[in-house]
Order: sequence, then structure tokens, then C-alpha cells
Amino acid sequence: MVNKNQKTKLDTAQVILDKSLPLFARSGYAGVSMRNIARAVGISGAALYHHYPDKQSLYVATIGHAFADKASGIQTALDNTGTPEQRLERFVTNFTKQMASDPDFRALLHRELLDGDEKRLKLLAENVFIEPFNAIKQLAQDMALDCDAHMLAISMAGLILFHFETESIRRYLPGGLKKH
Amino acid sequence: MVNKNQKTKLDTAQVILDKSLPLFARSGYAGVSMRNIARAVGISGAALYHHYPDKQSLYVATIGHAFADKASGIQTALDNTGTPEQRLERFVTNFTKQMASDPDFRALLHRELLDGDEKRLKLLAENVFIEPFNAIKQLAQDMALDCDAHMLAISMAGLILFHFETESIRRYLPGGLKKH
DNA sequence: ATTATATTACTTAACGTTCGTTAAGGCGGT
DNA sequence: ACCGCCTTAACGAACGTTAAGTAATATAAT
Repeated sequence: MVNKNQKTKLDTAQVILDKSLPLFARSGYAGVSMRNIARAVGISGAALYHHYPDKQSLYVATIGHAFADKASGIQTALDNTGTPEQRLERFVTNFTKQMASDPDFRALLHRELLDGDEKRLKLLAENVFIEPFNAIKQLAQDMALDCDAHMLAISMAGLILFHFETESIRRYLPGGLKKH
Repeated sequence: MVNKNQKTKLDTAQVILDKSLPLFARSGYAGVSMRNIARAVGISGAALYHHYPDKQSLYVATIGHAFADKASGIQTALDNTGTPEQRLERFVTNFTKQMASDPDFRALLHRELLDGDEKRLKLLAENVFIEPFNAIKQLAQDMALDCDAHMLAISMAGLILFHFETESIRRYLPGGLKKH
């Protein structure tokens, strides 16, 4: 009989990923210790090494898990029904809602853009962003916009994400409160 | 006679700020040790404590110094000659050039938006960004745009900064190379 | 069915290193 | 003689990681 007990190795490994994600997102790689993560999971520090060989591997697995989750979420925002204008608006709305609902993912994304090495950035680009990126490029062509599609896609993401990134500081700049 | 020797306390304190800035920008607060900074400056670790009481104070002084520098730079990009359109284009050009020329400042800015506490963010907002922010809001009014001036100013900054932020990952997304 | 063996998932203790920080003192300029 | 600026040496704490052992479960042999 397999998995009679619920606490198999796979389960714990998943719990570790789920618990370490917000820690890494909030404090960054160097700001979170293995003992910290272990405490959040509810096991001893040494137990982490039965699931991941070292801290770096755990970190990579964590962002991999987070980005895989998001990639599937973003993909559902991409359907090809309706006029290009409708599709664009639907995508922007969905993308904005998804980013709004997950501050941890946003923080992790910004951290990776700051600190990620070539390998991780390439993985991130090819596994998460290439699909929505190409979808927006396609949209730009369908709407017969004459501007650079690459620039347009980046600009759209920037417009959305930067408003979240500056959320914490905009309270100190003159302007409104209810923006979404 | 004051300051006959070049190596006064003030000078060293400035050198410390200048040398620690790129370190903090590249690796973040927790990723840089006092001994690291000391080595970059060329003094012993203990000597740092003759200029700054602890690591946190040194970090705050570093970002304060970096942001004060940038604030004066941005201010020169704001003159009131010409039509609103000319002023806007001139400001965007200047702002973009300044951000392009200082990756360390950009990294430090993103890190502060991620990690800065209330006090530091407030300082940052009131000492660095309020002036260009208000200038853009004024521009929006002069050009009789009917959109929200607060949103517009944030969006403009986001459009510029996000392109730099994603510089490292755009190499892996289909699109051009020469963008500026 | 019972016993022996292996494996899994964890524990506490400890290792060597690096961390922020302090103590104590040297050395040149006033 | 004093003071500003620096040194080396050392402190305790926290770090990533490993060692050794335990209790429970699965597998296999009798």
C-alpha cells in the first residue's frame, strides 16, 4: 500500500516550497536562513536537507514552483475569442487581477529581475513569460499597430507592474488612493 | 589649520558611502558584510565604526547620499522654458539618460521599493521624487490632459524604469536589441 | 503470521565559518 | 599630553551543513 499516511516525502517537500516562498519574497535569498524556513514549516533545520541538498537548490525549486503556478494562471487569461480589442482588455484585466492578488509573486519577480543569474532568467523567460509575451505581440499585429511589438508588450507589463511596485511609496506623493 | 591632510574623517566617510553604494545595490543589505565594505574602501572592518555607529546607519546614509545626488540631477532636468510639449520631451529624455547612466541607483531604487520601511520610503518620496512628480503633474495640467495626473506621472516613470528593469530578461524574449 | 531487515522522515548536537560589533592599543598631528 | 584615525584580536551569535541516532513504516524471508 502506497501513501497510507498523508505525510510522505512529496507532501513535506511541497509544504516547504509553499512556506519558504513568502519568506524569500519578503526578505530575499540572503535574508532568510534555513532555520527560519524550517521553523515556518514546523520541522528542524536538518530535516530540510532530506528534501533539498542545499539552500540554493531549495531557493531555485521555490521560484520554479511559484513561477510554474503563475504561468498556468496567466495562460488561462489568454483565449482567442472576440475582437482584438476585447481580447486585449480581457487580458489586461486578468493579468492585473492576478498580480494584485499575489504580492509574494510580485516581490519574487522583482527580486529575480534584480538578482537572477543568466540561467534563472532564461528559465523564467522561456517557461513563464514567452507565451503571454507572444500573445501580446500577436494582438499588436492584429490591431495593426505600427509600433514595435516588443516594446509594446514590455511597456504594457511595466505600466501594470510599476503601479504595484510603487504602491508603498505613492502614499507619500500627492494623489488619490482608489486606483485600480 | 583645518584639513591640511586630505584624509580627514569627512573624506573617509564619503569614500565609504561611495564604495558601499554599488555593493548594496548589487547584493542588497543582507548580502553585503561590513568586512566586505571595509575591503572595498581599503580599511579594516573596525574602522567603519569610527564613521558610522552600525551597519543599518551606514546603509541609510548610503541610500540617502545616493538619492540626494540623484535628486539634484533630476532637478536640473526641470526648467520651465518652452511649450509644455517641449518641456515634457526634454524631461523624459533627461530622466531616461540619467537612469540609463546609473545602474547602481536603479538597483537601489528597486530594492528600496521592495524592502524600504515606512520611514525610508517617506524620506525617499519627500526628498527625491516630490519635485519631479509635481513637475509632471503640472505638465499634465498645462497640456490640458483630462486623465488623472497622479496616475500619469507614475505611469511615465514606470514606462521608463521597467524597460531598464527587464533589460536582463528581454534578451530571452523575441524582439530587437537596439532600444532606447 | 511472525520475524528480520531496509527505508523513510525526522530528531538533537555539533562542526567550522562568517557575521556585527567591541576592546585595547599604536601612531602622527596639534 | 591629547585627540582623531586607524590597527589587530577577540567576543558571542547566527549561519549553512553534517553526523549520529530514533521511531515508524514498508518489504522480504521464514
